[in-house]
Amino acid sequence: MKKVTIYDVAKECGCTSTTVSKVLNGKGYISAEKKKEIFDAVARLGYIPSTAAKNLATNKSQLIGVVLHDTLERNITNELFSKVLNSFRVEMELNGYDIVFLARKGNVSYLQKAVARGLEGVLFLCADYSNEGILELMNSPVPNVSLDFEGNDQSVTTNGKESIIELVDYLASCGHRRIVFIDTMESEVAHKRLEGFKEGLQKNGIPFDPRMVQKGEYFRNGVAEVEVNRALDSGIDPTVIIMPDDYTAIDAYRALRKRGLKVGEDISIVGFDGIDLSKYVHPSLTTIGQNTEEMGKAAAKLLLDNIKTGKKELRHISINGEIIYGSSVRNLNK
Amino acid sequence: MKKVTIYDVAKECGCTSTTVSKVLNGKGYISAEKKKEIFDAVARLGYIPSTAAKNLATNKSQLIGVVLHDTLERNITNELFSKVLNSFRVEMELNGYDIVFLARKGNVSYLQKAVARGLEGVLFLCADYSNEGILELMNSPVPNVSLDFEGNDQSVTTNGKESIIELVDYLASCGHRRIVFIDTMESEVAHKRLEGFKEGLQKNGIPFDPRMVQKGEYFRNGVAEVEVNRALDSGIDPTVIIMPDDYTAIDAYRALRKRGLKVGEDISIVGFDGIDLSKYVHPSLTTIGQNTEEMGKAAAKLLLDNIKTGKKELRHISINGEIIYGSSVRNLNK
DNA sequence: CTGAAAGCGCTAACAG
DNA sequence: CTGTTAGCGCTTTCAG
Repeated sequence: MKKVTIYDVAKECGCTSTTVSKVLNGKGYISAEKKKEIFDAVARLGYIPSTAAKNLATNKSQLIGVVLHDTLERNITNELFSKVLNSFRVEMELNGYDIVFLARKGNVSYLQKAVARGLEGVLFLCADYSNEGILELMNSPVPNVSLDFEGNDQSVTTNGKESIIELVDYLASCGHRRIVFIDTMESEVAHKRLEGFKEGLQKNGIPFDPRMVQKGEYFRNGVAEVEVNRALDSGIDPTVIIMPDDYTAIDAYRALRKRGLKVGEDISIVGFDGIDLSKYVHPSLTTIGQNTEEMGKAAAKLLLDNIKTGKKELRHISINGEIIYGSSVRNLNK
Repeated sequence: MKKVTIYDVAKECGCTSTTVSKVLNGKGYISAEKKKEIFDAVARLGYIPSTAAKNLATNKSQLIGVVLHDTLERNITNELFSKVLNSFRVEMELNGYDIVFLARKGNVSYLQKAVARGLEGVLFLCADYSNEGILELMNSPVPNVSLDFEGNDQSVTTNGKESIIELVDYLASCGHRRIVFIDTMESEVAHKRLEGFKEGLQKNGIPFDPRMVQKGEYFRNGVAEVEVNRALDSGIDPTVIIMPDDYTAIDAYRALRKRGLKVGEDISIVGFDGIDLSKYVHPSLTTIGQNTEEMGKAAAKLLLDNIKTGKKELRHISINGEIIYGSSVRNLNK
C-alpha cells in the first residue's frame, strides 16, 4: 500500500495542500463545506501526516527526551523512578508530546543527541551530575528539568527536610531519642534531609550527637548490612535507624534478623520512598512516601511551561512527602 | 546561535552537500584528504545532522516504539517489565535506534501513531491483547515483537512449562504432594504453565486433583489474601501454594501470617519472576527467575532481524527460567 | 476563503 | 573521486 500524502488528499478534494494543511491544523479561515470534504477525504484515504516532514518544516519534534544515567545503573528498575516517569509520560502525552530515551552512545554527546533529534525538552530522571555530558545538556538552551536534584535551575524534589522533621517528631513521640541517620553521598537532597534531621532533633529537645549521623549509600547489594552493623557496633546503642531508601531498609531487616534482632521490637527501622512492597513485608515498613504521581506531573508541567515561554527562570518545585506508618517503628512508651 | 547545516560544512570545504553526506555516512569513495577536511570542518563548526531531515529523505526514523497498555496499568512500575525494557533499550541503542513510548491518545490509533512517527519497529512490552488497537498494530506490516504473549508471530517468553516442571520436581523432592497452583487469566502463557504443572505432577507420580488448580490473578491489592484463604479453606489441605508472581507471593506471606501460619514451616510458598526483593524478604522467596536481561536482548535482536529482512516469519523465542531457591519452601523430608 | 511558490536539511541516483 | 539534480511531505508567507 502506497503512502498517502497531503497531496493525495488535496487532489481528492480539488484543492491544494495548503488548504488541507490549514484545515488539519485549524489555522486560517476555510469554509465549512471544504472542511467537511477534507476531513472526509482524510478518513476515506486513511491519510496520516508524516511527523518527519512536519518536524522538518516546523522545526518542532514533539519529542521529550528522558535521561537515565545513574551511577548505580538501576534507573527505571527502581520503582521510584519508574513511577515518576509513568506519571510524567502520561502528562506529556496529554499535551501531544512523545517520550524518547536519550541514548548514551560512544562519541555523541547528550546535547548532540538532543539537538539531532530536535528534542523540545529533557527530563533528567536519574543522572550522575558529575558527568560532563549531563552538565553540558543541563546548561544548554534545551529546556530541561531535574528530578531530585536542585543543582538544576528547574527541579522537582520531595520536601526532604520537612518530611524528615515530621518523621523525627513522630519518632520522638514514640519515645525514641537515640536515632541513627544514614546520610548518603554529597548532594543537595541528602543535605536537606540531614538538615531536617538536625532541626527535628532540636525541635524535640534531643541533643545532636555527630556519631548518630553515619555515611552510607542508596541501595546496592550488601550495603544495608554494613550500615546496620556499623550503627549497632559503634557503641551508640540506637533504638531506631533511618535508612536512605526502602530497598535498603528492607534489606536491613535481613541484617538485623541475622543478629537475632526483631525489627519493630528490638530495633526500629524507617525507610524512604514508599515503594509498593513496603506495605507487604513484615513488619510493614514505616517510611516517607514520595508522591511520585505529583512529582511526574509537576515535572511535566514545569517543562511544558519552559517550552512554551522559552524562559528558564529559577524554579524549584517541592512536593510534600507523607509518612506511611508501618509496624517497623516501636512505640517505646507502651 | 544559528543552526549549522550540511551546506555550511560543504561551503567551508569547498565542495557540495553530497560529498559531505557521503563522508558522514561512509558511502562512496572520497579521498582521504577530503575526508579529513570534512571531519575537521564538522568538528570546528559543531555540525549536528538533523534527524528530521534525514528521516524525511530516507524514510527511516531510527525509532522503535514501546507499547504499554496492560489492564492493570502497572506497566514499567512492574520490576519485571522495567528490567526487560532496560535490556531491550540498551541493545537497541547499540544498534543506533532510539526508544519512544507509543502514546495512547484519544482518537488516534496505535497504528496511526506508529506510521505517523515512522516507527521502524514496535515492542509490545505489556499489552492487553483483547484491545482492537493493539491487534491492529500487531497485524500491521510494522515489524513488532511481543513479550510474554505467543499470540503474536514474533515473541519472547520465559519457558514457563519447563520451568514449572522443574519446580514441581523440586517440590516433589522436598516431599510435597498437595500442591496448589494459582492459575491466571486465559492466556497462552498461563496455559503453558498449567501444562507444566500437570506434566510435573505426572512425572512425579502425583495424581492430578482439579481442586488443586485455582483461578487467580496477577498482583493487585488484595488478591493474594483471597487466593490464599480460598486455597486453605477448600479442604484440600495443601502443603505448598504456587503463586503467579512474586508480588502476589510476598503479599501472600502477610495473609498467611494473619492466619497464624509461618511461611516455610507451616506452609510453603513459591513465586514467579524473581524480583529483587524476593531475596530480601523473610523468609526469602523461592521463585522462578525470569532472565529479563536475555529476554530484552532477544526481543531486540528478533526485531532488528525483522527490520533488516522485512520478513515476518513465525518465531517464538523461549528463554529458560531458573529456580531461585529461597527459604519459603519447606523440605518435608527432614 | 483559497492558491502559488519557496523552503525545512538531507539523501540518492546518475553523470562525469 | 565529486557534482547535478531531484525529491522526501509538510508548512508558511504573500497574493489574490
